Amino acid sequence: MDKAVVDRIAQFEGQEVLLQGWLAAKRSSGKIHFLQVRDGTGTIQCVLVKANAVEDEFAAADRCPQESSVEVVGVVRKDARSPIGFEVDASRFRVVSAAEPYPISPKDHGTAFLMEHRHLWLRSRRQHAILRVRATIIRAIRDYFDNNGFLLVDTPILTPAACEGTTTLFELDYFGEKAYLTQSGQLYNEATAAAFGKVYCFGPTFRAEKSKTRRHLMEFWMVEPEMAFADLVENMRVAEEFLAYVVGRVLDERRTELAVLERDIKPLEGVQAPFPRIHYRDAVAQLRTHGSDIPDGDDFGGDDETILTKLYDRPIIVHHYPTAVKAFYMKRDPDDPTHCLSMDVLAPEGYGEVIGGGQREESLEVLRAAIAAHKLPEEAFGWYLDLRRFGSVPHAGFGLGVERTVAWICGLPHIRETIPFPRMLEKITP
RNA sequence: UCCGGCUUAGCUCAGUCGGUAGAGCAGGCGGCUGUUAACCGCCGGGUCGGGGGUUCAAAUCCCUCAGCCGGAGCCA
Repeated sequence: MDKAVVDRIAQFEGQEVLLQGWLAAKRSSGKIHFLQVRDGTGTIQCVLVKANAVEDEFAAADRCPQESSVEVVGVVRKDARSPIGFEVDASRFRVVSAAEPYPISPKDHGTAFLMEHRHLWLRSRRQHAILRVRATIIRAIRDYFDNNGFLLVDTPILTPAACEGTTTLFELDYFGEKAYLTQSGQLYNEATAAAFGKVYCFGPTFRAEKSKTRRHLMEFWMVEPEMAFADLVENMRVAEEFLAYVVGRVLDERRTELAVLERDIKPLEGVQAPFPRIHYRDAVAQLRTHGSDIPDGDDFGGDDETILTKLYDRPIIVHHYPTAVKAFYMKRDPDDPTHCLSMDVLAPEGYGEVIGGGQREESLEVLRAAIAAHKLPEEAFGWYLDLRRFGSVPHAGFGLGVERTVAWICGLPHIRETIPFPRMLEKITP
């Protein structure tokens, strides 16, 4: 007898199969049990009729608590009444392990309760949909770079110093020396780009910011491409092509999941390159005509991003941010050093910044001055400055936050559901 | 870190003017051969977040601490 899986149930039509999973829910009419069995790939209704069942097994099914692990033997049958088009006419039923009373019922629960039971919450339909979309986004990210001449060259997670010195780091003891969890692969990417031309790194990053918002995690995944012989314009071109590709892949492969999430896909279908490109100064001017009181030379607040993105039907690229609000390695605009060759991609519908990047400073002298101006210790950047001594070239890159991208594409109100076990401000359990 | 709000049964919540605790769901028992958050009947279930205060009397008013939720700043 074959083992069947729910997401490929059609190929088992008419066959007797073994189904292994968990009892997600059940209903009964006395002599007929309707058992909703979730096997990880999906949920299917197994119909156990008393007249056709082993007596003990029918009684066991009646008593079986929610989320018990079970095995069902039965014949796969097409059924128009089923949401997935198929049911199993069960003949055998076995409880592998009976569950204790399950805390997550089919009814309403509050956020705090669900977060405390995140390890169980992951079993629910909505979480399945989100994490499947996440998996597709990650696969699409890898496919885009792998298929466009980028080499995956991963950067370290344990680092000796701040990449940017602008945000708080998680500090740890490295055999008696201070080390930090990485906040970006950026600086190492510049080294690998000088070795391989076009590279990307992809992994978790850590920021010990005391940020408590719907858009922040302490631990999040970031993909960061870096390109030698590339300028700001090329960087923007790659960013928009890349992002449009990722959204397109989700639309191609995850319609069912987006429907579960009740995501309006119209705005996603509009995510086509090119994206509107707006100089920072023009963005500020637009904001002011729409009620923002943003001062000159300031970075955007969350409200500003929302106001700005709602003026467009697709993601927008804001470029040439003020030099003062960006990291030391950003190349200054040769025509206006108060602004730099940076760019952010802001997602529509109020989701805001999902990509940040820019062209890097390639001049040794300018970079050393920038390190000094940011009051960073030059000795910590010795190897990084070497990159400007041995064949420096114009180069550019960006970073995309995976969880923000998942939240946007899924249409979620909060980033906490976009990763299996979110690390939030002062919350690390489960 | 700052500003709001919340905390009552396993869960989601109600609880009037301060007078000693309620519903739905979940759980248990019984019924039902097509249920889709099934339905019907019965039952068990409470340190009202902790501590302190006011009062004859506090879930209710006051103080304080904690936890959580939302927002700001910072950022992807």
